[in-house]
Amino acid sequence: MIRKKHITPEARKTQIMAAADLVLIEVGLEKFTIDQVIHKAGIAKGTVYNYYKNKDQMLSELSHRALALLHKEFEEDCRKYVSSIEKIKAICMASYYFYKNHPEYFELLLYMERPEFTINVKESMRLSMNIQAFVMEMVIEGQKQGEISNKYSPEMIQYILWASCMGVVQFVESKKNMLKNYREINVKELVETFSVMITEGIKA
Amino acid sequence: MIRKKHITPEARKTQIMAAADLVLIEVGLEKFTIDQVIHKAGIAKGTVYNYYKNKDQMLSELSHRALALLHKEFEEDCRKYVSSIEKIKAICMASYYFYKNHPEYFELLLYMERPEFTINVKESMRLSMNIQAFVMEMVIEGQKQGEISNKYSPEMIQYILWASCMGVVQFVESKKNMLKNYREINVKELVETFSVMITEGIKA
Amino acid sequence: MIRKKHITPEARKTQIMAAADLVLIEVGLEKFTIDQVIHKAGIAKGTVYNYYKNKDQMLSELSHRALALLHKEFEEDCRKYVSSIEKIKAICMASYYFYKNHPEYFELLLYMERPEFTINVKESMRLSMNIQAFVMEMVIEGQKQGEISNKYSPEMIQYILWASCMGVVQFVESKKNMLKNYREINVKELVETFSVMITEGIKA
Amino acid sequence: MIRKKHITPEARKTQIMAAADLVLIEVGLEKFTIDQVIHKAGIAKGTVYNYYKNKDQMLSELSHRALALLHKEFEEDCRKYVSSIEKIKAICMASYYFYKNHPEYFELLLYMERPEFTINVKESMRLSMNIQAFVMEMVIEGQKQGEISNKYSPEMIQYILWASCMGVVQFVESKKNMLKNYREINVKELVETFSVMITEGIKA
DNA sequence: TATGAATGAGTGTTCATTCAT
DNA sequence: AATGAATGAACACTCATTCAT
Repeated sequence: MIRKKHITPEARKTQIMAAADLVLIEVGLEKFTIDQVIHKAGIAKGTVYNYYKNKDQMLSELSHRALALLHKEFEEDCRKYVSSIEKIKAICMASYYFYKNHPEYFELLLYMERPEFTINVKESMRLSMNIQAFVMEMVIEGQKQGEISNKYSPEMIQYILWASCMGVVQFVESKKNMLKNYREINVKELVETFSVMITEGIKA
Repeated sequence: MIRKKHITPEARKTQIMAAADLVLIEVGLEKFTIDQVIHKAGIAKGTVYNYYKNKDQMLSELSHRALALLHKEFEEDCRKYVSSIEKIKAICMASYYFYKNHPEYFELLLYMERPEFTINVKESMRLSMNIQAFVMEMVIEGQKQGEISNKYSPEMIQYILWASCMGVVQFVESKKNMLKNYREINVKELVETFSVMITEGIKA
Repeated sequence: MIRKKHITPEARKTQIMAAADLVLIEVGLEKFTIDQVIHKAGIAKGTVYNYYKNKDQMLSELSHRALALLHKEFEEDCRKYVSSIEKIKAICMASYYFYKNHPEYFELLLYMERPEFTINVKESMRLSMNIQAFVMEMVIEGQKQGEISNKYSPEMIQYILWASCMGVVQFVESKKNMLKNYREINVKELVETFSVMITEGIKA
Repeated sequence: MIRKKHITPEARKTQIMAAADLVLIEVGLEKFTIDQVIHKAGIAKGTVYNYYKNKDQMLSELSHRALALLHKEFEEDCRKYVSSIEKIKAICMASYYFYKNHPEYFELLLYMERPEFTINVKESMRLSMNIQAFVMEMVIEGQKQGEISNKYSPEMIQYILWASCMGVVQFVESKKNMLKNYREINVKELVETFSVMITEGIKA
């Protein structure tokens, strides 16, 4: 038995998270196992349970990475535009690319919503709120500048935007295989058209 | 060994489907097991395999029920309106109620899209196409009558409508628990607002 | 339910045997199932159990066909030669071809030797004895004509001949795959050489 | 849950092998199950799978024991003789005793030849080759000393010897029950006679 | 703290056999 | 006699979790 050097708990958690991340990306949530994580991290099974109560606890913390990444990509893509309407379209497209590049993170976020998922979601909520706050500010700015209609509350708008973007992207992506077979629809074009429609709907 | 009465194969399949339905509702797709189905139906394990080749085959047939039901509800709700725009709003709301009442069906439809899911999806595709054809006719009618903009193809519109409705509803619903905790948003109102926005976006 | 015409028990058994034979040939003993037999015969499951106590009973009767066929092939091949020694070589080769053409019959005969195989083997024994009697007569004839040594009893010779032919053929055949990989040995040539050796060993 | 003491992996594997051995002896290959092995070893199911990838892997390793044991017995019995012919007869008898004492090992070796058996057979081949090399050296020695005919290649001879010994022994043994009932033949005597015949056939 | 062997409930699937019709 | 739906004991294999070392 080769006993690993003691490292700080923080470093150990980071190490485990990194391994878990790789496993999730490589095999997806369905086939995500602790065994694969410890193999990837090069640590023992028991060690994982010194840092995470159970598998779900681990997945919960993993989801924070997903939310943080989404937020980051939203911000980066919005920075390229001045007009609020254009920024909102950018968010729609960013959602599309995010799901396309990290489908497993979507799975993870959905999994965590299940009622039997008992892990507390405080941190997840905080991160979600950050994203929502980011979009909401954008909407408020748009309303101030007269680009976006005042007839809906900014909160309502931001929520619909986020939800519909995420939703349509996920739904479209999941139907991609089926689509291929009987209708030639370009998925990217579809999401773009969606972003035009939804922004038309909220224009002042 | 207490031997069950012979009932017609149709009745037995219905019985099994009903049990599977209940199990899906109660525990979700992730924890859906044959054992739970037979326990619920009060039949032997082998009996299930006399009617379904395997678990996936069973889930596949269950999904047909879901699609058929969705179609039926779309039609019933649209019949109440004359204007195409109103009919489209009705579809958004119908999607919302459907997901609210049968959240497990959404999971199921998603699960069946997975590449690992090898069961023949012909019937699923047929049913999906029926729904799409139904919505597309509505859009074409709306364009003829000048209610809906001609700048998008009817096919694109119907697809976006379907996808965004399904998508937003699913996403909203899945976030409901989280929403409850930090923002008082009425989900129904949210979907209604979404339906207004999206129809504003396609108006002529 | 389409009720089959009643036919004579003999005809029904013949029908079942023919189907069982086909199944054994097509899928081998390992995957031989009652389901496949009734599918092939176009009859109901219960019907089989009206004629055979259980699966083993059915296989037992099936083995009689195998023994009869082997006997027939021995006789046909020996008829081509006059010399006893040549006839014995012919039997060795016939054993080889029989196993090559009907490996599943060998499996069956072996399976029936297992201690847990409880079916009575009277008929099998009768058929085996017929084959042995056939070979023994050949040996006696050879001894009379001075071709075969008198120092072994005809019974012993015939038994060794039968056993070693069957045995070597089976063993050689089973090792064929492994042989292919590391030594280029022609199986037919090997059996021929064996037949030469063993007949050399019993020559007068 | 009573947790077993940690023992060395080697000891655990030995323990499992011993249990598997017993099970194979008691019930034969056909009815050999993991459940019986764990019951015999008094360990949990999962433990087996910590040491063997699957059932076939386990059987494969078990077969290595069989081949090693056979080799050992060949060597021990040959050491008692000087003449090559006598050594070859010793091998025939050793094969007989081996099968008599370990009939299940024969089944096992045959099972592993099946095309369905996908486990890597490198080690089995290595062990088989060791045995063949051992016999071949004996034949070459006999040819050098003029005891064994030069008209057959040593390779052919060794292969026929091995195959016919194994084959006849297996066939004879499997027919033993049947023999008992209708002909009083002493099996050991039969194998001895076979060994005389086959060596007569290869004498110079 | 780190280890990793041990655990065992569970999962989908098979198929010989039974027996109500 | 014929049917075929129903049965359930087996079976191989998985993997999150535990705990002695």
